[in-house]
Amino acid sequence: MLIATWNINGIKARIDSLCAWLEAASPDIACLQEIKSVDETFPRGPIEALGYHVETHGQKGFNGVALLSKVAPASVMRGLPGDESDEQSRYIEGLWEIGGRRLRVASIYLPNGNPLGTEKFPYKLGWMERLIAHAGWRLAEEDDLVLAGDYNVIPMPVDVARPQAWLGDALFQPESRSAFRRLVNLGLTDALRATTDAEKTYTFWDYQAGAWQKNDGIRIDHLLVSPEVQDRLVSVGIEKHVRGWEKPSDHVPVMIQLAA
DNA sequence: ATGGCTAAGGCACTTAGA
Repeated sequence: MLIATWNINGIKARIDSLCAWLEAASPDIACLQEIKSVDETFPRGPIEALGYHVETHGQKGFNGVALLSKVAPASVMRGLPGDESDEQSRYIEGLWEIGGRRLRVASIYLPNGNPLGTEKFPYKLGWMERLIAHAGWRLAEEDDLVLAGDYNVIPMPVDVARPQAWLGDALFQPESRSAFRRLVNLGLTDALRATTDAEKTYTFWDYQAGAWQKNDGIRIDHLLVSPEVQDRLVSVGIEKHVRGWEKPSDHVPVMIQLAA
């Protein structure tokens, strides 16, 4: 079983690339972020034509998440619990019943939090607290659990090409990294770091200043898995070649393979 | 101090991203 996450930075600008990648990589479940589309105008047709079920949680202009899957989910939850006043579309979670197992997969678009000194940074940290609380409840259920998405957190200095350039950025603040660590420490595993300690392993390269050409990247797209899933973890791949395609997203897909 | 590019909304530019 293959489960992937990809911040596609606009579904309408990326629909052809998405379909090409789906055909090539053939994930069983794909989590998308930054679809930048409302549900009504999400281009589901070409995706469904490839045999995928589509669940979206969009909003106008920015944000927005989606779940694509070869098997339809038994149920879907939209929005992260804990704040009824939060209107940003950043969380969608599906439950699949496959081969007698219950598998829950979330597509997460964690707030960026920049610039520091505005309300955006406390919004990010508050959102992370809500995610930690929700993940705790989900872990207690002891189903297979995958929390995948654009976390907008650089976990460690090894996860950034030029750490000094990010010291004043919300993605690399001690508070952001601490909250991410507390989430992992609930009992989750960062799938990539469970399989490699390789350096210069990134998932995002800025459009500007030749960041891609210089491999001046950061690792902010993560798949956090429960113990039940970690036991079946076979491999993790960063689909780096996709960044070299025409009109790329600034993020690339990350995909895990699970046994059986 | 300084975001060099890109997407979306909507038709000139602004907002947002990271």
